[in-house]
Amino acid sequence: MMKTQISSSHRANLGERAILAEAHSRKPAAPQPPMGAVHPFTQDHEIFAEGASADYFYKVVAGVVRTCKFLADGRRQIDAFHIPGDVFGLEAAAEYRLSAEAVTDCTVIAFRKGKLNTLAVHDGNLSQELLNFAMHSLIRAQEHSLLLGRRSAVEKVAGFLLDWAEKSASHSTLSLAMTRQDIADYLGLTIETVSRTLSQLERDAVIELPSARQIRVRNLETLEDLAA
Amino acid sequence: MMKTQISSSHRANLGERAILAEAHSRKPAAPQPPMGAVHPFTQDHEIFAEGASADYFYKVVAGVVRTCKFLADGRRQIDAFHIPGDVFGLEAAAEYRLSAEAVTDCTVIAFRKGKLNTLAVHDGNLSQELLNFAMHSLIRAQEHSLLLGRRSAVEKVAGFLLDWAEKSASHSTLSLAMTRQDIADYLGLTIETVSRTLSQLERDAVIELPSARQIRVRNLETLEDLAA
DNA sequence: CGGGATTTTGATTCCAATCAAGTCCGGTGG
DNA sequence: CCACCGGACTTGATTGGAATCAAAATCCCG
Repeated sequence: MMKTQISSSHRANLGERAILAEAHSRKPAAPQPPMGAVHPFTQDHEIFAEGASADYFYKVVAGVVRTCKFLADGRRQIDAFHIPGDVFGLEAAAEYRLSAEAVTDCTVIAFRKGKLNTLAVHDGNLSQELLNFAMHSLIRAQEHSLLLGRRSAVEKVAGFLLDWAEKSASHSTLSLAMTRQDIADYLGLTIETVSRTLSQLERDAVIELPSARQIRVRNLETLEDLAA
Repeated sequence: MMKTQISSSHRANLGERAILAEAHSRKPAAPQPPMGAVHPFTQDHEIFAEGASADYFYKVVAGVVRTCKFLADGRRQIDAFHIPGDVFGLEAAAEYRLSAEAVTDCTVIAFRKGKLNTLAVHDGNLSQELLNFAMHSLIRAQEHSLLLGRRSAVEKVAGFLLDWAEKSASHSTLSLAMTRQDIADYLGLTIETVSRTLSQLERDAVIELPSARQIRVRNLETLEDLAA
């Protein structure tokens, strides 16, 4: 079902380091000790597995990561797509409750969790930062629930496109990092329904599909109406 | 669609007070300043509305609360049911993104959010506690997504029953606080489908329905299998 | 009891899943 | 360069499960 391409994980521990906030805010190098190491992952490579010991959490530097769960019967449920700046794998428990995989070739920073709990008590800012990440993950998860709860396929797909458009550099032309199967597993639909829905949206002149992974939004207003 | 029964809100501000953790942990009265006031709400009464200024967050003392969103076309999506001990309404933004309503008559403690941010920086334990609440909400939201993503009605209903059984005093006999409509809006199904599915489960001797709101789990293992 | 809301049950329709071919595209080797 | 291969995607035909429409039964509360 999922090509797993275990190509030599390239775990080039570059010795390169960064503090938690460094990757995307413009702060000058802070006085905190270095806490993270940069790791590259190739497409479809597993970053961590559900049930593994959750020793690290991660921040995306480049590329796209998916967190997901595999059901007994082989179905896969994608919880979220993470883009640069996003934090994932921050768990309350000792073990990951989801797997994480590279949707594209990507680079992430790994942060050791071990001393976080005790550390955070003494460092208000760090604690604050963690709370922020947790809150944003929460908002994301709630919005995902909302999307899944929507009953029709068009509403789900339109909602997904709008979400993704917001995250894209150009809001009108978006290039999808993920396959139709990824989208289907994220929306709780089948690959055929996703494809059909996109085709229908194109026929209705709401979007344009120059190639499978390139989508141009042609009528944003209609798309928003369809997302209900 | 929703009987709103605005019966005299009884906002008896008792002057009674408690710190954040007090309601359910057995700590001795802590030295922190009093931060919350107890508020009772009657069934179906609104606790806060989506879009309102998020000045407080809440902890359930007694009863059940639902947080939900109303869609343009009148559909309602329930995000979560909150039982005693649960925290809700803790938002990153200045405004609530969901409404909160009393499923049953209930009592909640309101905590002023205003100074939390600054306060938390100086109080590691408080900060830690908030992080924990956020993480638990996150887990809950992710599991809800999983439930919604599961495709069949039986899987959703079985999953819901198992969740609720865990929260109930007796794991085998659960009394539902919410209506079929609430369950349907939580699972992204219609009220008829929820009812039919429960009836079918009873016919299959998986559960027993002494009354509409009373459910006895007769075959836990089968129920778990059905939840896939 | 009585009456309204809630829940269940029944008949039918419709949307998305499934089953089944195709098409398109990027990469590889002849 | 082109033929071919395999994976990703699209499209078509059919089925199946949940929504919808409609009505009966039950519960609860005064």
